[in-house]
Amino acid sequence: MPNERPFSAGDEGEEDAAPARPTKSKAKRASDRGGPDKRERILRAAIRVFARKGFYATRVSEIAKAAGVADGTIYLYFKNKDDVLVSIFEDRISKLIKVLRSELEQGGTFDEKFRRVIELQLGLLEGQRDLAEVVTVNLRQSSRLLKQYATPLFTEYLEVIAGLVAQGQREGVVRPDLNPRILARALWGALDGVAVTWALGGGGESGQLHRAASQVASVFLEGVRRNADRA
Amino acid sequence: MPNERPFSAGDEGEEDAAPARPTKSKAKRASDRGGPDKRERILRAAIRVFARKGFYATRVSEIAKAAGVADGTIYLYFKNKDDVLVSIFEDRISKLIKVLRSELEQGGTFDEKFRRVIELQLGLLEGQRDLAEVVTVNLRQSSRLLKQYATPLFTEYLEVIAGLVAQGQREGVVRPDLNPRILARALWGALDGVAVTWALGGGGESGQLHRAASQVASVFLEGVRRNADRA
Amino acid sequence: MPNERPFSAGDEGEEDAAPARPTKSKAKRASDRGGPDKRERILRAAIRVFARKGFYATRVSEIAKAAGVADGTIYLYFKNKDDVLVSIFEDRISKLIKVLRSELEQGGTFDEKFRRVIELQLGLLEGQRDLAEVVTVNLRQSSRLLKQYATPLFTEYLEVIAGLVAQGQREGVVRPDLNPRILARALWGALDGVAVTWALGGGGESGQLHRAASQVASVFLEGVRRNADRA
Amino acid sequence: MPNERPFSAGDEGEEDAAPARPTKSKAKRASDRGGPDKRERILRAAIRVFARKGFYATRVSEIAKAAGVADGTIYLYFKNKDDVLVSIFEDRISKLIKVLRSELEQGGTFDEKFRRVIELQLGLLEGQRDLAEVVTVNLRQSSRLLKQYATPLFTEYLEVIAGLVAQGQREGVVRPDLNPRILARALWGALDGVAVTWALGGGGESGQLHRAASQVASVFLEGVRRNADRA
DNA sequence: AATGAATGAGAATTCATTCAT
DNA sequence: CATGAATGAATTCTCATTCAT
Repeated sequence: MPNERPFSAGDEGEEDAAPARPTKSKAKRASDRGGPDKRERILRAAIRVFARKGFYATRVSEIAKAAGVADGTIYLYFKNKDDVLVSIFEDRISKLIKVLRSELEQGGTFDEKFRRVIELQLGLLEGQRDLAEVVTVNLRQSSRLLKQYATPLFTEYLEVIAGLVAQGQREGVVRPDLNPRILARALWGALDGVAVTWALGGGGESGQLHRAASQVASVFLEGVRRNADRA
Repeated sequence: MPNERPFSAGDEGEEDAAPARPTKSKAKRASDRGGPDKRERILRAAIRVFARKGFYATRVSEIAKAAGVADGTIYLYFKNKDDVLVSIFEDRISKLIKVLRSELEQGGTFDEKFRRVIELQLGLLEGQRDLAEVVTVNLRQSSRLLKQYATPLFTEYLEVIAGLVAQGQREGVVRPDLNPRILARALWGALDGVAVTWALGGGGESGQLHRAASQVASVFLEGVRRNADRA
Repeated sequence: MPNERPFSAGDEGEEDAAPARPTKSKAKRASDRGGPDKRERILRAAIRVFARKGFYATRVSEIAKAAGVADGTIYLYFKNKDDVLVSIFEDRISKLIKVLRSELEQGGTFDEKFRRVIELQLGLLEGQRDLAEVVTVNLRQSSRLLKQYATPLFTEYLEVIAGLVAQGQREGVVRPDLNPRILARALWGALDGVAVTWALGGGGESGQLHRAASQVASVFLEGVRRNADRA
Repeated sequence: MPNERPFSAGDEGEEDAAPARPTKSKAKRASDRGGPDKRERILRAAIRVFARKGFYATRVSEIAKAAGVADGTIYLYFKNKDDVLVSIFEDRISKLIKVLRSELEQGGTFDEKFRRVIELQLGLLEGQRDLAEVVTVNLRQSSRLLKQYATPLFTEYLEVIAGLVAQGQREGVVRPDLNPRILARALWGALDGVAVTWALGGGGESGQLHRAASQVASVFLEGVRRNADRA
C-alpha cells in the first residue's frame, strides 16, 4: 500500500502547495533552489511556533523570525495572522481528506478500512507533534475561525468517516442502530483526546500513540460490530 | 437514580465557593439581598460571555457589564482575566469529580456505572450550553492555562473513569487487554467531540445530546465487554 | 539650652499593632488615653511608609493599614493623599522654624548661633531617618506640591538663616560681599546633601551625621568669616 | 579654557549614544535626514516634559507628542517610562563625569580646579533649566530609581570631587582635618540647592546663577583653605 | 519582492476616592 | 465617626499591520 504519511511537515514534496500571491514572473519552480518556497516556510514556522506558544500568544514577529523573513513579508503571503492559522488547517486537513478518500476507494474489509482511517488520522500526527498540537488545540482558540473556516472542512472529514460507517451498515457488518455521524464524531473525539494527551504529555515515543490507537480501534470495532448475540 | 444534573449554574449549593476578599464576616447567605454573591455573579456572566465570544475576544469590561458590576470589581474577586477562566473550570469540574466519585460508590453493575458516568458528564453540559462551550472550547485557548491548571484536575477526572474500567477488569467483565487510562481518555474525547459538535451546532434540543450519549455508551460498552466469542 | 530634638516622630512606642477598631463614641480627647489621636497616627504611619516606598509608590490603603484604620478614615482627616504629604511637611517644618526662631533669640556669638542652626536642622533628622527621607526626598516628588505649599514654608525657613547671616554682616563678623539668601540656600543644600546621603546609605550611626555636620559647619564658618587677611 | 558647556542638548557629538533597536546598520550620521535621531529626540522631549510636569505626572503620550513620534515608538528605544528617566540621567551625568575628569587632568592651581568643577556642574545647568530640574528634582521621585541607577553614577561623580580635595590636602593647600567625601557631598548639595532655587524660581537670568555659584565657590574655598592662622 | 521602523488603536489593570451601612 | 466594598477614570504598554525605502 502506498501513501505512508502523506503529511510530513518537512519533506520536499510540497510543491503542490500553490504559492498564493508571490511567484511573480520568474518561473520559480520549487526545485529552483532546492528549498521550499517562502509561503511554505512561513507555514512551517507558524506550525512550530503556534504549537509551542498557542495562537494568541504567538507574535507575528515570532513567526517571521522563525521563518527567517521580515515581519512585513508575512503579509505578502497571508492576509493576516488569522489567515495563517486557517491556511495551516486548510493545507493540511484538505490533504488528509484527499488521501482518506483515495484510500477508502481501494477496497478491503470494513475492519481494514476502519483501521486505516485511524492510522491515517494519527499518521497525520505521529512524528508531527507540532502540527498535531496546532490542529487539535490551537484551532479551537478562535471560535470565529472554527465556525467560519474549520467547520466545513471538518464536516467534510467527518462525512468521509460517516460514509464508511454507513457503508458498513449497508453491508450488514455494522449495527444498524447507530447514527453514522455521531459515530464519526465520537471517533474523531476519541482519537483527538488520545492525541492531545499524547502531545501535551510531551509527545514521547511514537509507539505509545500507535498502541493507543490500536486499542481505540479495537474498542470501536467491537462496539460497532453487528454480531449474532445481539441480532 | 438520584440527583440529576448536579451542576446547574444557579442552584443554592454554592456556599463552598469561598469568596476571595470581600465578604464581610457576617453570615451573608446567598439570598441576603436577593442576588447571588458577587463572585458567583461574575463567574456566571463570564461563562455567558466567554461562550459567545471566546476567551481572548472577551473584554474584561464586557464581563463586568454582563455581571452588572464595575470593571474594577472583577479584580476584587479574581487575580486577573486568566483567573476567571481557571476558576470556572475549577469550580465546575471539581464539582463534577466530587459527584462522580460519590455516584460510583453507590454500587451497581459495571454497565450501570459506565452509563452513569456518561450521563453525568453530559449532564454537566446539557442545558448549559455556555458552560459546555467554555469547558470544551475556551479552556484550550491558553495552553499555559491548560497545562498549568487544567491538567491536574483533568487527570483526576480521568483517573476516576480509569478506576471504573480497572474495577471492571478485576471483576472480569472488561477486556483485560485494554489500558484503562487510554480508555478513559478516549471516552472523554468521544463525549467531548459529541458535545462540542452539539454546542457549536447551536445546542439544539437536549434530547439529541442524550441520544448521542446513549449511542456512544453503547458502542463503548460493547467494545470493552469481555465475551465468550473472543476469549 | 533646651531643644533636644523637638520633633520626635514616634516616641510613643510605635508598636504598629493595630489598635482594634478605634474608640467609637467615647469622648476622645487627645489626652484621653495619653496616646496620639487618629490624625497623628495616620501622619506617623504615612511618614514611615512614604520613607520606605516613596510618595507615589505608596498606596493610601498601605497608609491606612500601617495606621490601623480603614481606608476611608484617612479621608476624614485629610483632603486627599497629597494633603497627607503636605501635612507632614507643615507639621514638622513649622515646628522647626518656631524652635529655630526662639533659639536665635537667646543670644550668643555668631559662631554659636550658626552651629546651633545646623544642629537643629540635623536634629530634625537624626534618629528620625523616616522623616528625614520624607522631607528631603519625597517632598520633591511633586513639583506642584513643592511650589504651592512647601516653598512658602521653606522660604520662611531660609529667611531665618539669611537673617542670621545678615546680622553677622551688620556685626562685622561676616564677609559683606555675600548674599545672605544665597548663603542660606547653599547651607540648606549642603546639609540636605549630607543628610540624604546618610539617609539613603542606610542611616547608620548617628554620630557620623554629627561629625559630618560639624565639618560642614566648620567650612562654612571659615568661609564666611571676615578676617584681616582679606579686608 | 576649552570647551565651554559640553552638554548642550543638541550638539552633534552624540554618536556615542547607541540607539537601542532601530538604527539600520548603514552608517546613519545624525544629519542623515536633517534631524537628530529618534532616541535623542525622545530624550530631549522627555527632559522638557518631565521638567514641566514632573516624572509621575507626565504621560508617556505627552512625551511622544512632544517628540513628534507615536506612543509606541517610545518603546522601540526605551524599555519603559522609567528607562527614559534613567537614560536621561545616564546620558547626561556620565558625560559630565567624563568632561570633569579630563578638565582636572589639565593642571592648574587647586583654586582654579575647584572653581572649574563648580562651573562645570552649573554649566551643565545654565541655559538648560529643564535638564537641571529633571536631574535635581525628578530623579528623586523614585527612590527605587535613585538607589538602583543613580547612586553608582552619582557616587562616581562625588569621587571625582573628593579626589580633587584629597589632592589639595596632599599638596598642603587644603585643611587636613576635612573628610574629602563629606566635602564633596556638601558641595554638591550646596550647588544643587542653589540651582534648584534658581530653577524653581523661574530660571531667570543666567548671570544670577553665575553670581551665586561664584559666592558658593568663594565660601568653600575660604572654608577649606589651610592658612597660617590656623596651623 | 522584501524589509523592518513606525504606527496607534486597544486592553488589562490599578488605585484614589466615595458612600451606604 | 468608622468602615471597606465598590467604583470607573485613567494610564502604560503591546503588537498587528502598514508603507516608504
